[in-house]
Amino acid sequence: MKPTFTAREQITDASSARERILYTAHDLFYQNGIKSTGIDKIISESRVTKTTFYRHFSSKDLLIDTYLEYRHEKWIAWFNESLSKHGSQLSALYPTLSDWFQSTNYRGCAFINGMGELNDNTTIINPITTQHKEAMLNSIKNLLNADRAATNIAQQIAMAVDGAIIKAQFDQCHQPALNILKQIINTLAPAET
Amino acid sequence: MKPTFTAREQITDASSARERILYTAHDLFYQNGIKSTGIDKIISESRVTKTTFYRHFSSKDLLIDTYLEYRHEKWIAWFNESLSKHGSQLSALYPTLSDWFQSTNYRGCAFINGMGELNDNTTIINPITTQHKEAMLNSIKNLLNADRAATNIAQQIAMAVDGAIIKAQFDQCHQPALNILKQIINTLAPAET
DNA sequence: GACAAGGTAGACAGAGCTGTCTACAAGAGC
DNA sequence: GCTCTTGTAGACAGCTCTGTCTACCTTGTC
Repeated sequence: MKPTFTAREQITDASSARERILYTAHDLFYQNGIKSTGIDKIISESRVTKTTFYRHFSSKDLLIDTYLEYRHEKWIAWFNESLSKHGSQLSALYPTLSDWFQSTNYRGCAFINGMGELNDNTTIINPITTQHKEAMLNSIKNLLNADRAATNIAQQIAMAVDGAIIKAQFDQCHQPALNILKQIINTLAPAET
Repeated sequence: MKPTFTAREQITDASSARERILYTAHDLFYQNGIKSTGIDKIISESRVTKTTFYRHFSSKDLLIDTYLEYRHEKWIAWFNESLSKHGSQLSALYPTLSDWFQSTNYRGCAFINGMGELNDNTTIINPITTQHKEAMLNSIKNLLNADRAATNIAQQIAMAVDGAIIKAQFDQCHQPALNILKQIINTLAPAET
């Protein structure tokens, strides 16, 4: 299952203006950065007028927040679904992350990237990043046998996964990051793999 | 040793205009993001005129590149010095990272953040990030006993360190990231700690 | 049939951005 | 003594950005 992380693929003739705006913003924000993406570009690429845009999103900050919430839900849903499809064992992490790292225009974690460029209090970037990483940790925890150490091991694995997300991003190549991650997890949780 | 990651502390009356510009840009770029920091703010805060600024840096992109190179050299020099002061063993990582994570206005890795917001070919962000992470890996490798597995283990530890850098950033707290990192490293390299 | 919701079309304001320009001054090195 | 470097001071051009405004249209619902 190749993940479709380009939201614009979902746009059809029946899509509302609000959907076209949000999906277009998602792709542009993720791909080029939030600060680098102007409202005018989103407006023209989503084929709405300025009036329509501001009717749905009263400010760019509101659009950013909506984008982050949408991205969070979409990503976690895909992550859980993919882990489940691959057997809901720890080993399901590798094909899942491999698919993501190889997806078109992969550019790392939207929330890590967002935290890097936004350092003001105008958006929800910090709370939603915490929420996102907690959800990811929880998904990983569910792959482990529930014993007293599971939370601890899951935290370690989640931290290593974040390292791998970053490495796949600057390597622009999925294989080294995945290989090193496998070695880490094989050592941290040898019984589970 | 508290690291002084605010470059402006170095500015004295004897500092040249170029130094004042670079150190001011360093602090503002790291703290508020590169895109969010305008030339005018750097100019006014470094107490030079626009003419002087453009005499030294013919464009903002050139200043960004200079900032990234300066940051890379400064950070790696500090990292190696701190590891050495703490005994050049793997355990030297913890006090070193602890100092960094607790430093004033800690906001993660300047290169990870930069990659998140810059996705164009106008700067050296991608090559210098690779270079930076290779240098960090090399410093970590030097802490290990040189046997055939050292490179491999060092890669795993470096990936976990990147995860910890990110976690300390969004937790806005150094302790959980450090504790989990310790657990990972204790498992990956039990003989060395 | 009235009305609300959602849409088109585009001018405009006001701010911020990068980068250029002219004119002048002080000190160091050849 | 002349020239080069480094600096001050600030106006200005030209662009992009977010957000507002007026005027008009279509469609579904009560």
